[in-house]
Amino acid sequence: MSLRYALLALLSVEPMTGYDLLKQFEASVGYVWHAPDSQIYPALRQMEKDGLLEGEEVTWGQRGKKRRYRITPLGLTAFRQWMNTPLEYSRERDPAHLKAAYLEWAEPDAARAQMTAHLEHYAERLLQWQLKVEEIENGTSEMLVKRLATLPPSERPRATAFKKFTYEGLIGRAQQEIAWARHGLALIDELYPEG
Amino acid sequence: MSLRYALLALLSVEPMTGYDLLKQFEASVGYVWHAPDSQIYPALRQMEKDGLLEGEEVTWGQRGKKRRYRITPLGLTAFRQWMNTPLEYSRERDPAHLKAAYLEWAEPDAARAQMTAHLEHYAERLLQWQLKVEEIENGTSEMLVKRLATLPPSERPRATAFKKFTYEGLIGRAQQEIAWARHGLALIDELYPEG
DNA sequence: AAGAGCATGTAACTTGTTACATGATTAG
DNA sequence: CTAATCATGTAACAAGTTACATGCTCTT
Repeated sequence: MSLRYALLALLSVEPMTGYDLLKQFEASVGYVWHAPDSQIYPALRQMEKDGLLEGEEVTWGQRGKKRRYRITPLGLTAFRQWMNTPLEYSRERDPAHLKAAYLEWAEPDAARAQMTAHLEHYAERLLQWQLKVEEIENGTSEMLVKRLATLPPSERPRATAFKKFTYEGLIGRAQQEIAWARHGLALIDELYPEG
Repeated sequence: MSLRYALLALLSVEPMTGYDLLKQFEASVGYVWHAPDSQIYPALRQMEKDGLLEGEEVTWGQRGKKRRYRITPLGLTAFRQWMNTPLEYSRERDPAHLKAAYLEWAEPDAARAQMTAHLEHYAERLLQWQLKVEEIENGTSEMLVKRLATLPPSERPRATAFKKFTYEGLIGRAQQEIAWARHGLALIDELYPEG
């Protein structure tokens, strides 16, 4: 159910259409919580039914139209309530580590490829997340600038600090995963001296 | 679909019943990949239908019976093939970091509670995973001992090394998450000097 | 006029969660 | 005999994925 809260978070800044939200997911929130269009559009309609959002038809060009959603007071309350409730942590479900545990079943080259894929995956994420931190520091993050504008000056440092804190955590994770994959590659070389 | 492969991995060591597998999930694999009974039993039947497993009715006491599953050559092939194919990484979907990004919406105490929950969650995992590494080092891990017995002596160090490597990766992750949560707590104290 | 981008969905399917349900065996 | 454990499921639901499907607008 986090999708709903990700949407509420974005809509707490300003009203948006499904497409706007989709773009936000691709460009920013998606680095923390990914969602495809086929999930976003139905979620918005359901949230409107539940009274968390208010949709408004907007004409667009000659014949086109789009639906712009605005967060309702009920939606704001729901979001605040979620924010004030500690998360329930679900159990581990990690395919990369599951595979790692049985890596002796793989061909040495396949084992290397697996570790390389892990490394590259997190190296990409690392770059993206580092970019996000830079944007936050430089004030070039569009969503953050808009969000700050909705806040009294005294509260702005907090919003900025928590965003940065979030991405720093992800950066730390990426670095840890990269180090682990490197360790894995070294281990494979050690265990298969020839191949 | 990782569940199937987790089950194949366990059944590659020895035939087991659904209940045995459930216990294994609770006691060991579950620290990497969790699955409840309601998912395991249907998966086993489906895998038998697909020819990956062979079920055998075993009498148990006077009237009781149970079904013991054995991996088939097809199942072994499928498992090896999965092991030789690099994983596809799915996008991020991390509720803890999603919440962290909007932590200014929470009451200071709720924000602290959130970070504390994160810290405690990973502290628990850390202990479990450290225990697993100790078991591996001491040779007191039942499943690993059985697995090693199925391997020629020359291949045993690999199986051991990869198991240890896996848990070490998880330990590193837990330590990273704990450090992040501590950083978060310090940040909250800094941002809310009174509360 | 064409192509990139804006806009919104449906359908079928897979995976995972939660709750409900039942009954036998074995150790104390 | 009673409780813990062994044993196996079903049903309803929630969440997420993939593929399909359509049509308008705006810039060049």
